[in-house]
Amino acid sequence: MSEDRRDLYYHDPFHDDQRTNETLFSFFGPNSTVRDDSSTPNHQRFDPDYMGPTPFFTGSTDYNTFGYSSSSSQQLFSFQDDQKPVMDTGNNLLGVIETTPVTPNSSSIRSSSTDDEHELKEGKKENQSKDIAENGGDSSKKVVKQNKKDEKKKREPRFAFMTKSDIDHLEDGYRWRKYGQKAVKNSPYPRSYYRCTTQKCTVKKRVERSYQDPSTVITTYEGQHNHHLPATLRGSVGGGMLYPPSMMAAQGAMMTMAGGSSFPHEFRFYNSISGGGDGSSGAGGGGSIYQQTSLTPIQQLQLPDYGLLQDMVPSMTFKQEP
DNA sequence: CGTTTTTGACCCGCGC
DNA sequence: GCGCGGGTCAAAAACG
Repeated sequence: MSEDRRDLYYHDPFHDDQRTNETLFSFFGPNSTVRDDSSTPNHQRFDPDYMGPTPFFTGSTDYNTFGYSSSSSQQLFSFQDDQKPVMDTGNNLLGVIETTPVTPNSSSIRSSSTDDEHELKEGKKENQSKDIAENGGDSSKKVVKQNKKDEKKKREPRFAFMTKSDIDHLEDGYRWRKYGQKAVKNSPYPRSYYRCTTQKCTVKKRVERSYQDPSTVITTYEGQHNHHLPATLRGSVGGGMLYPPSMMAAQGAMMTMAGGSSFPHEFRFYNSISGGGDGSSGAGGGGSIYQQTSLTPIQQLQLPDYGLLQDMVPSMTFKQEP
């Protein structure tokens, strides 16, 4: 409805309506850059060298924009500095990846490195509670605040991506439990909050539909899983599923931004096409059917580190900025 | 019956 | 200080 602030940081790269499953990433981190190899047929690739031609998000100041295109699909990538990218409050990298074969269209990868001066809002409660508990409550609100600030700075890494899909909840191999839902300002669509159901895992994710393009779902992950994919996931998690390389790319970037630490995640994204229309948070062992995206599948993988990722997705070349 | 979802209440930071 | 928006909690309901 209100168009007032529609393009603050949300110049959607999708609005040339490609009715496909696109995925737009957004995460923050150092200068993780993904690079293209140019000898790839179907895999998604990122090529910073491709930049110039497609100034997609030129509106925002902090974008390092670079375009990308491949024979059958394109993606958009972006690292953002301390501005809010999509709906995320963090500083993220943003990218779009089509998850179905589409006509070569104009697409680009934009990127901008980030810093996290601007903290995110979430987790405050938990942090605060902890702080209070640790500090004995009222005794030192200032201290608490200070700690909070500190903690804020340590905000969990996040990344978001957008997917053109009718399905809200993308299956990623992990089990999530919904713990909240809120209406989003300026958007008729609510935002859902999920938490990884694995014990001791603090990863969260938010899912919402773009108000600009209802066909686009925005998913934001926060934190890093400290465990492997639940083996109980229907759909044979360990069975060698295939992943959209684009997701791998996101992971790669995440790893990079996470300070080079290894990322034990295995990222698998599927479109859940359960009868209900959502497959719903994958919990409970429901009987959803998953359909992997149409991205060129790659072998099952773990993403322990940067290098391996490259191995896994040879079609992508990752370049790490100094 | 255990787990997940729903949903109103609550908390917190921020801008005015 | 107040209101708003965003994020989380937690009890109840729903689900398998």
